[in-house]
Amino acid sequence: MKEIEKRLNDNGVRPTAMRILIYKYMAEKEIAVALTDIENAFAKADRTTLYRTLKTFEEKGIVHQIDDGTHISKFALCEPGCNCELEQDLHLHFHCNNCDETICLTEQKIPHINLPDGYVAEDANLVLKGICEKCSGQ
Amino acid sequence: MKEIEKRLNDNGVRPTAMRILIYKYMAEKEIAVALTDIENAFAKADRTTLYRTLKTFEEKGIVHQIDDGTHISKFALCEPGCNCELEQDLHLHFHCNNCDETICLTEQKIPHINLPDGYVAEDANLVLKGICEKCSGQ
DNA sequence: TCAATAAATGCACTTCCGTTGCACTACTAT
DNA sequence: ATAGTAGTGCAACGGAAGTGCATTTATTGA
Ligand SMILES: [Mn+2]
Ligand SMILES: [Mn+2]
Ligand SMILES: [Zn+2]
Ligand SMILES: [Zn+2]
Repeated sequence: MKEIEKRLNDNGVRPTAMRILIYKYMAEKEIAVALTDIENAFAKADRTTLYRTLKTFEEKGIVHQIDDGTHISKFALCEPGCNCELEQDLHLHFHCNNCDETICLTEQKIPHINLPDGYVAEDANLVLKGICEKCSGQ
Repeated sequence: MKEIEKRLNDNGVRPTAMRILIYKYMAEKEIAVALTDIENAFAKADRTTLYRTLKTFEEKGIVHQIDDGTHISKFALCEPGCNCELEQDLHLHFHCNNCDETICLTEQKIPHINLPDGYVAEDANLVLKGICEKCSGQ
């Protein structure tokens, strides 16, 4: 797991045991996770620590936060080298109405939108809702 | 205010005094409103009534709910004759990072997105964040 | 090495929003 | 007028986000 330590170090985050575990947990999941998910996975860790770990990860560009319309913040690891703030790296997210999972579609970029005069866009969030691959396949 | 009564009746909502007032309040505002906003505007009405009024309005196609990424549900009146569920009527929303207001850009439709195989889209939510017309102008 | 310092973690508590159950009131229809 | 239905008010609950402070762990440098 030296890779994880390196990734954290490279982003200016000290690789504590807890942080490595959380990173590993998120890397193994292919879907976006909520704080509660992590809480359930690490029952003996305190919620505040997990909460602040996610905050730190987000500030340092290790994860990005996702608003999937459930009013529960989800988080997912950033692609290595991605700049989530830049328009070019803004990808869309898909929320399944059946299994309630949210997934990054990193290949699908958010198209550029022309706004009326006076509006200045700094960020964008595009979420499609429907039936995911897994649920439609069965 | 016979127009409001008619609009409510046409959508199968009985036009009570409270409902007419809420509709009027939302019509006068050009921005999306949260339940708390309405609560503050009608101090003597109960929160539950306002909550259920919004629910009813939403079910009957009078308002649509907006997830602007603040984790607070916003609501705005639907255009007369609009079908918010249909892809063609899905418009984008703009959230101002400065004044914290959210506005419907009903002219700006959400572009069609091609999804990977297996994904079936039923709904979409596109929110742009930045500086609104009002805030960039001054 | 050891003390001083800084960073990370844990615990307790708060606030805010959304939601529900139940009782009461106002309206509608027979 | 009466019964039935729809609307409203009151109280309480639960989940999630966030904060202050004490404690533990890691880092630094004398
Ligand atoms: Mn993503
Ligand atoms: Mn709208
Ligand atoms: Zn699914
Ligand atoms: Zn603004």
